[in-house]
Amino acid sequence: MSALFDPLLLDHQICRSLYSASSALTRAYRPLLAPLGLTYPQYLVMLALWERDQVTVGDLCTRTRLDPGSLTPLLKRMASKGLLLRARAKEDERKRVIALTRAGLELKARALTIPEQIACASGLSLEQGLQLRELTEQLYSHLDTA
Amino acid sequence: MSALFDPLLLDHQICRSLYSASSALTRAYRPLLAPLGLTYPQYLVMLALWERDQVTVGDLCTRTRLDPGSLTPLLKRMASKGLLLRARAKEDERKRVIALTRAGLELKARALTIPEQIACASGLSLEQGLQLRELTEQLYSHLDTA
DNA sequence: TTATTTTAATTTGTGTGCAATATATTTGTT
DNA sequence: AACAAATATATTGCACACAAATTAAAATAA
Repeated sequence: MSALFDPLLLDHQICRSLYSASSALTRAYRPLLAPLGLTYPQYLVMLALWERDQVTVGDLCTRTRLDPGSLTPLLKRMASKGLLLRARAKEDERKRVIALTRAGLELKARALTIPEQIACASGLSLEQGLQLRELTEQLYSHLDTA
Repeated sequence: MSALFDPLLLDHQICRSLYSASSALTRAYRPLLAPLGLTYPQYLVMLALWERDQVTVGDLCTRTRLDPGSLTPLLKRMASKGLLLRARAKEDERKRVIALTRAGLELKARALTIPEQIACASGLSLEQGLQLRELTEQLYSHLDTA
């Protein structure tokens, strides 16, 4: 079989490109998030909570696209750092209500410059960034609904 | 600040799109790889070895883009499954030479149809796939060299 | 009301990811 | 040759990813 069309050739795999790019981007966030005491998935949770808090674990799963099994211990760690509170919902004791503390809220100010720093470090033009977002959104939604 | 330009808005984050798309793609591989007894990173290693084996751990790191700290235990698991051997290099005792076993070699035949199945499940056109690969390659190489 | 099913979150176990540290071997220096 | 730097892996510790099993509460059915 010609190497040009070998379906198993590593250099042809979108998966490796996507996987390594995603890992590299997470790695790029690390030094920016470390001063805030956040990991990258924790940053996603904070982004969600800065938009809207007093929400359930399930809502955070949906909006961050993180796994419930990962989210529970992650939220516990963030609560122990004093960033948020995990209370039971009064109207439905199965649910938890996640609420930011003052410290969690105030952390937002220190995160404001991160997106621009990442955009710069990415080396992508604005147009390329939008294109990449559209393609990955399409891929995600197609795989997620199937 | 207008929500349209809020840099911290989740829906504007390329990182979340990339992260969730990459996770979803890995998840899509899982049911295809499970019958072969492989995880996704292990599959990347097998792709590399099917192309060229009798190589060092460092070579596998480079080609799969996986971390050396992840690769060592991963290779041990694959060796214990009988897919490969981890011998010391005679000319340089620091290095290990990773070689496929017959079973590892023969597994390739059962993996041949995976790329097409993934391509189909992705919902991306050929052109979109190429575009996505180019963008993620650019992102990876830019972040990796910096 | 009691029993069944569904839902929300948690727990468990295995496999990573990765920074930091350690170990052993080789190469380069004095 | 003895010693210092560099190299190739391996180890450690913590954080995640995720399928599967579990728990507890709420909704629904009998």
